[in-house]
Amino acid sequence: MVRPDRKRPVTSVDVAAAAGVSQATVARCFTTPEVVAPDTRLKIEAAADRLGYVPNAIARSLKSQRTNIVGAVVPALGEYWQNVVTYFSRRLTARGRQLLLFSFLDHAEVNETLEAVMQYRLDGLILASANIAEAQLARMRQTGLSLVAFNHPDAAGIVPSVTVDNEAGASELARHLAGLGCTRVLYLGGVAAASTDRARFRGAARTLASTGATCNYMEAGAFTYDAGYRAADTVVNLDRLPDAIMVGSDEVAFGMLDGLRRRGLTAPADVLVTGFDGLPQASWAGYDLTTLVQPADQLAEHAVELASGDGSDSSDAPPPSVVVAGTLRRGLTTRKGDAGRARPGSYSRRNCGTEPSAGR
Amino acid sequence: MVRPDRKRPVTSVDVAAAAGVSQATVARCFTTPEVVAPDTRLKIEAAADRLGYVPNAIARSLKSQRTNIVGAVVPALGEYWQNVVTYFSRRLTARGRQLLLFSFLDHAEVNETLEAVMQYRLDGLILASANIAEAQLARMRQTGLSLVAFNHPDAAGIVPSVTVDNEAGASELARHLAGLGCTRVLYLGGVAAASTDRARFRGAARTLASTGATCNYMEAGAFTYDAGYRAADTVVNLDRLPDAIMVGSDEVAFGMLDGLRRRGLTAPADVLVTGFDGLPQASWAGYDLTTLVQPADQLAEHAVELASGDGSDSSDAPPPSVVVAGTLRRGLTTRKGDAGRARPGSYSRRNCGTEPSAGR
DNA sequence: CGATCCTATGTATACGTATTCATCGTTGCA
DNA sequence: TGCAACGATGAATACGTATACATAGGATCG
Repeated sequence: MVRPDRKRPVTSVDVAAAAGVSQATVARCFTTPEVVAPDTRLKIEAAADRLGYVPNAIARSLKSQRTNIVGAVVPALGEYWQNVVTYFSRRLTARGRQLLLFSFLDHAEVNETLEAVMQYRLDGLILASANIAEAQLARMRQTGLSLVAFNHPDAAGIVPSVTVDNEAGASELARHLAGLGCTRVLYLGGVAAASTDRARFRGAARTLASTGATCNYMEAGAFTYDAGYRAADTVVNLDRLPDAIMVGSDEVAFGMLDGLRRRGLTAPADVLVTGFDGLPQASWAGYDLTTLVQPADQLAEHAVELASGDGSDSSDAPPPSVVVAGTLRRGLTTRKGDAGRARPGSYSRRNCGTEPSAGR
Repeated sequence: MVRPDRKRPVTSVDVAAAAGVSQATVARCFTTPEVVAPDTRLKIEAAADRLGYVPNAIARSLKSQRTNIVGAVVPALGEYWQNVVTYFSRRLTARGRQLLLFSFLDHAEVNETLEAVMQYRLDGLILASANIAEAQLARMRQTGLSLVAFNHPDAAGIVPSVTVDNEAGASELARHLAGLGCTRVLYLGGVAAASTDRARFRGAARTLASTGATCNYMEAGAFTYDAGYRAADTVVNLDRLPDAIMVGSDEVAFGMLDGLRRRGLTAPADVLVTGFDGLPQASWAGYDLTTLVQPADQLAEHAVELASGDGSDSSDAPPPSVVVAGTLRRGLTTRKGDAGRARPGSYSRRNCGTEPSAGR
């Protein structure tokens, strides 16, 4: 390798000098190769290779006003979000974009850090479950940034939005339960204030009501395993156990299943249990949960497409609002037939001879 | 708000004009506020506020040759890595840095995408479990980039490295098992070629040998739940069951536990089981796994510190190699006392009256 | 009271690239 | 052969900021 002085990084000017052409031609060679003559192109590529030239994306961004970077603001905790982030990353690199990630614990951090993020002139920004002040939203859009709200139905209409069809999904789960003869259902939400939670409950309650079943609401307090685990105690102490518990998220459902088990109850023998999200762990044999699988790859793809700002930015059109349908996963936790197989008094799992579906 | 023409973003020049000062003073006001007179500062801040000025980090980076961005290259799959990413993110924003994330499925993608990432002139780059060609490593360091290998012991000595003490951790688990009277132990690794896997087996084998116990090696084939689940079949078909199974990672261990359970075996009654990593799910009541908890926050903090390149870059010193000790988590899966409580033939989980430790 | 130092600010330039405009040689066609 | 059109390249400039240097006051001290 040639020693590029080790201090001064090699620039397009250096390459130009080495190849005996002008800097402009070198630049063209890396952005629009088709307009430069084949032999000059070879000379330039050879020189660039020899010097170890790497184009400077910072300078390019400054000139072209496009960074090719898309940001994502995502809750730090929760299996669901950790899962989604990797989809974002993969989709973006497939499009030649980079992902600038910011995960937050507390909503208060968001507005603060958003200021710092804005300095980087991102092409797009995906806001996942983040409550941003509307004033700030407006300011951000003025900069030409492509905002996308991800699984945050509240924002639909204000900002382009991508979300799973929560209401229809919950409705499908409810229909599934109704078909199994459930008439008394308990809906265990995570946080009642969350718009996704409300939409899911709405879908469940509406559908169950149409079948004559009841659907009470209960709040776990958080979208976490522990919240579900604790909620199980409350459920067990009810006057009468419901036929089924619809849990608002898989992670909470896992806690519920384990909490019930600790009290000697098991699904589906004593009560049916469903989740929502379709986490990889739902397919694990230890839970084998009936749930609504979010098509995470499709959701991410749509979000990334909107955030990449490739589309015509005719700012008069109403913000597009993509809603994708999920798919039902039938797991052991609602398999009525198996309830008989388990011997009463022995809530053993060894009897469930089901293979886990390949955990992705 | 003033209408900034909606097309031309407002720059420091605009603010300077509005405040009646020069552009240089505006710049100083945002980088070294202490050198500008208090009253001029107020004037500038007022003008900036009024115009909605946001400093342009791209231009700043071009001039100052520092982007304040740190990259991370991380495997896309696996609960462990998804967990680690959020720690990176949080630590970096705490230091005023941004995280550019790239998650890969296949090692082949890495070298390809790394070229694109290099164009962004990152301040540092954290390589997690990524096999990079040494030639490329050398080229990258020449650019002044602060490289850090994360949990990739192979790289220690070549590149600054941060890793948990795999050997000592496995040794501690082994001591724990030996103390419980185990003499025939099976070590179930993920991928034998992985350096972390080898280090863990080494620690386990060494310590067990010193107590007179045997320690055979077996390979699951991948660091996944399914691999562990399938390996359980092989284990069950052994001539004689080992006293304990040391699994090389928590995720594989979860699969093993569920796989054993399907065959009517349970931990700790029939065989003891340990994991490695300390995932949040290890604390879930459904598994309650004995494992070695990696101090993810400390590891991330060290990696971030090295990657931020704050330290003196006297390139002659040997690359620092940080090794952090993990801590043992004693779970139900090695609680010998409970083995008696479970009625033989009924591998029920309802009897484990343990509270899950708060899942963080 | 003049020389000196310090503080606050203005002027000018560089960071590395993309792109517009001009230039020059070549080809095609009449 | 002459002129237009074209293809390839060079020269020049702008993107928005940080900073070295210069400068103008004011304070300090002898």
